[in-house]
Amino acid sequence: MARVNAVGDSEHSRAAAPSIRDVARAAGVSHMTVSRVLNRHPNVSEATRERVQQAITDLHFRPSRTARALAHGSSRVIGVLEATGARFHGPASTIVAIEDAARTEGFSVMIAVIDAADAASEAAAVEHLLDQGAIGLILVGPGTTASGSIAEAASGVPLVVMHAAEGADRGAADQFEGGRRAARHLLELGHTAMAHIAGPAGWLEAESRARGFAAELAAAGLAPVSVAVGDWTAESGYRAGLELLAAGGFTAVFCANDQMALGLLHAAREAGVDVPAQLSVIGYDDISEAAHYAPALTTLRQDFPELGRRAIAELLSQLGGGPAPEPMPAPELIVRESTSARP
Amino acid sequence: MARVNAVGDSEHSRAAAPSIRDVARAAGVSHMTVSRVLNRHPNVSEATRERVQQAITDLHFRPSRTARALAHGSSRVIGVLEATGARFHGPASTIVAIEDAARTEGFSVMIAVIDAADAASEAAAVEHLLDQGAIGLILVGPGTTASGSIAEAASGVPLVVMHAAEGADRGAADQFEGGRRAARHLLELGHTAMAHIAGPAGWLEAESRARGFAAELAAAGLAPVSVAVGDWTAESGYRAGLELLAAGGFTAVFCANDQMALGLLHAAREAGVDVPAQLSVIGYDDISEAAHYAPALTTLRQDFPELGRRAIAELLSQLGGGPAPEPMPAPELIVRESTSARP
DNA sequence: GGTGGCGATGTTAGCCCTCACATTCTCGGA
DNA sequence: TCCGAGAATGTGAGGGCTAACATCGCCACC
Repeated sequence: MARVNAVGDSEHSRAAAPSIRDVARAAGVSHMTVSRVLNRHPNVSEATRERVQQAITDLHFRPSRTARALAHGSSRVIGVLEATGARFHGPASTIVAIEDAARTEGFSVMIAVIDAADAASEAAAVEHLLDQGAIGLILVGPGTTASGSIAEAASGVPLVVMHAAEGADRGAADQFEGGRRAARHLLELGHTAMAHIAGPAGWLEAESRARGFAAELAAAGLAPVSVAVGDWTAESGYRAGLELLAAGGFTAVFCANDQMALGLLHAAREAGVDVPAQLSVIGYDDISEAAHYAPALTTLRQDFPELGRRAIAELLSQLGGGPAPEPMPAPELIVRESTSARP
Repeated sequence: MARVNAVGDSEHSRAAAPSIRDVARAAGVSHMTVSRVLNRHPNVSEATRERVQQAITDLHFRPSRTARALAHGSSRVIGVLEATGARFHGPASTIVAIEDAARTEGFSVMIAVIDAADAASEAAAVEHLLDQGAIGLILVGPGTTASGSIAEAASGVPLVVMHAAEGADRGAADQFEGGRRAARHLLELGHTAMAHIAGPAGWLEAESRARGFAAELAAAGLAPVSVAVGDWTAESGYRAGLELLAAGGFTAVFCANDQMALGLLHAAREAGVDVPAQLSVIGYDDISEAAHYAPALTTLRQDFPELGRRAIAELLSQLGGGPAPEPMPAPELIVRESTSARP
């Protein structure tokens, strides 16, 4: 960390920023004409426009978004609620994509971190964002609780909940289908006894994945042998794995994300269980590290950046500014080394 | 992704938000008295204060930050420049900590993503943030280039560059010392021939780590056998590892982050090189997965949340609002299974 | 030559706050 | 009893911008 600019480090000794009126004076027109040039109003003569542009350049004029927002009544700020879990790769890249797409559309992104376990923290974050004049919110994180405190706190403002859909709702990733595909893959490999390490309660995607998995098994007349609950971290996967392995009785495990799968791999190694010879493991997300785990992880790929883009599209559509996004394609199965035919 | 609130979903049919004057009218005072209550001005009688508070509650009044910013001339918005690399765990958790600390201090955080390789993108992001009225910027990402386009674009505004310090500058993580410690550990294990997988050019921390590593070796009369350059991803570590291993001539490798170390582990496995028996590997960051790699990774721990907190402290101090933060403790060596005595 | 119409430009009034400067009220001391 | 200090409250003027309406030319047309 280093200080780079001192305050008032500027070229000129920080004169008050020029306003639209300064520009007007310099260009010899009224401030309104300047405003028109700024907003590309058609009825401005070419000569005038150029003169104003020149003055703008000369004075290093930069219109104040604040004033504009005040006059205009709307801020073009989008609030992103970032669950602490968002520090994981997937959500983090989603946010990157959201910002990118938002800026392209002329919006700004303000973030607020929420502790997904704490309704008060959620409400406070929403309040904070709304205080800033956010015109819409995107929640990256647990979706179940969103129907509760967040949606309530955000009443009156469009709210898009990501990672939380089911049945291909408006361009969302279909987590349910992802769970089914995991099961199908394992089924096709001949497994009949499978365990599941689920994501934490409260996360809609955790629940959808688990239900999709169970549904596909049910269709084959089966059910998960046992289900452990983790908190998305490798550590929790490791612990859940140790427990599961101690009990035994299955030949394959579906983990609700790649990190937990990594933890399970670790637990298996420690328990002397060979993956995939004795145990098949399948993850979810296809984070970029998954291909380098030992063994390389079979998983379901989610396109996080695309998810981010669609979140913005969805929000803009709600705001009345564009078409609703297409449904997302279902997560894609990436087969690597961690799954094999039933021993 | 799901739409949760429709526009105008609110309880009351979205009447224009009440203003300070509406509150004033309801409380039977002047708008200025309301303002004073809002700003905790001492000279307001208890009775009046309560009356106003009541009106505020009744009307669901929420002061407009926009108007306040305009009148006040300053926005309390902090801009965070997020390099695309920030989608990795470390930087992502730093940002989470930044937001948390900022909000506690009454600031808001606006983000803009930069493509670290592209000066134009950097300048655009800075412009964007400045347009929003950001009063200070924090750069999470490559620091070398910051002295260039970013610092230039941000002239006149305090800029804190994170992850970029050396010699314990103002509460920064000392990356140079981290590199030295990695070398020292390997040296103590008896290694004399070591390679390095560095982070990409342009990232100050990549350079600092590499130089710290080389400096410590130099003090022992040694030099790195070979240096490969990655881009922080596991994939790049894997490729660099393959190359390095093909050439050979070393018994230990220092990787500039944990992901690249994971890639190297993968490459070693493929090449039939046993870690740590034949090759010691040390990473950097201690991301939460590192303990679960195969083998568990020896690494240098960085306290990312603390880094985020100090970034805010540093910025506020530059803004004139607080004491400069203490220097960060040096990264801590975490010894796990991936390093052992020289074969 | 008068006039309607339209393009180019200007004027005024806010948006919702805060600041600087009144004004009013209250109370203690000479 | 009256004055002044200081607390409590109010008034007016912006801050930088946009929206709505007003004005001014100018040209075409009869």
